[in-house]
Amino acid sequence: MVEAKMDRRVQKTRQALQNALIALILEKGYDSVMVQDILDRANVGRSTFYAHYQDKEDLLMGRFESLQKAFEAHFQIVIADREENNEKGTTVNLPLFMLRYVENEHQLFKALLGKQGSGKHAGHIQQFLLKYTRDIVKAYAQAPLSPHQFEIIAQYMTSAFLSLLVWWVDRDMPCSVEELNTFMMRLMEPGLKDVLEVSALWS
Amino acid sequence: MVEAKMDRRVQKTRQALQNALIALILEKGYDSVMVQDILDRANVGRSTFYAHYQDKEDLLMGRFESLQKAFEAHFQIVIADREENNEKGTTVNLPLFMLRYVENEHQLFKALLGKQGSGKHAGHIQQFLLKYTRDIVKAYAQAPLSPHQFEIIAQYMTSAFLSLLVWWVDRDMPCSVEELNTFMMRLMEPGLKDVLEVSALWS
DNA sequence: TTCGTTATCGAACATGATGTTTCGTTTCTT
DNA sequence: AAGAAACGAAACATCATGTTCGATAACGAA
Repeated sequence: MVEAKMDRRVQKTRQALQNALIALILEKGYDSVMVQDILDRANVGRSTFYAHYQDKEDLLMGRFESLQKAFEAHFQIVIADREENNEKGTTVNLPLFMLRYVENEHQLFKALLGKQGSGKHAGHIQQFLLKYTRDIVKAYAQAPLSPHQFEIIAQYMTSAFLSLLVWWVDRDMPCSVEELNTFMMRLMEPGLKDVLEVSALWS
Repeated sequence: MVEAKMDRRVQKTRQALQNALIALILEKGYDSVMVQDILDRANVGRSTFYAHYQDKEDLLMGRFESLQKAFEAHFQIVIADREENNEKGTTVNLPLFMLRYVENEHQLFKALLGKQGSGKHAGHIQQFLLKYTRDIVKAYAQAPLSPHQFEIIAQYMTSAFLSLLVWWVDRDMPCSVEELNTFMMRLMEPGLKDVLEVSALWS
């Protein structure tokens, strides 16, 4: 831990600021949230804010970056699992895992990705996911794919999944994780199996 | 025509402003384009700009709104065609039509939807498309669908299509319209046919 | 071509949000 | 209890936005 010793105050301040920002985003939308709003809501002074963060974006992203680690770790498990049990399918259902994960932090993800979000952050997250989706396609594909086809598949998987996830979170999860996952798989699996020439995807 | 009599100057000014904005978006990204940049590029005075448009967004959207008409007209044709030749498939391939359309105006769409775009506009366009996708699902579906399933399908179709379109435009169309359309259909058609219980979608 | 009309320019101005600085005060740590 | 670190509040500089206004130039109709 780099930040082992930390004044109780800074953690309290950071927490208050992050919570205030997320709440305000959900209320009035990212673009409408002024720094002053965050300060008032969190009862934090102006100079204190800028002592901790560069700007609004820095504040929001700091919250998100800690979550990236968890995703990365799980991605690695899936990839390794696939490479060992080649073509036999995997024991880990990645989309389902991600849906559950998002459900736990739905407020944050709604603020980041939902209608009230900034669009810039949504794009950032999509790029983040895309990077790992490419690895998955690479690990799974049995068919020879042209560079274009490869990229199209990765783009398609990422954004189709992400858009349904956003729809789901933005409406405060109107159906169960399993229901969403099952239907999503019904939509996407046949085409992917055909194109990748695999028999199982996330059994 | 409402705008029959128009001073030559206004049309020239508007054209210059729109072109300047699109060029600048592609160069430095929507958020980085200041009003002053547009003014300098288009050789237009500050007061003149605000005499024509409320702000940057107004300028960009004005350019887009004229295109909406064309889409709407074509959507109606597809829907009507489907309702007449029920289940026999249609003579009009809507995705292909849209891809061709975008190809013609690729600069505008790249500025609106691409990496350099604003995200806000991309969301706006997605909502616009979603509205019509719902009608298509409604017209095509043979299977009984729960409200959630219906919405999921519409969301999925819209964003999967749109994201591939954005990928394609943002990279200056690295493959032909037909190639993209064919591969996209290979990915999406099987799942959609299954869920909607139809035998043909856009044959 | 002329004349009234209308668009444009440019400069000045008001506004509002951002980010910085300073200093006195509070609250941690030891 | 004492030194160190964080905090709040207010003042300040900066920058982009959007408005106002009078002078100039281009337009359309007669």
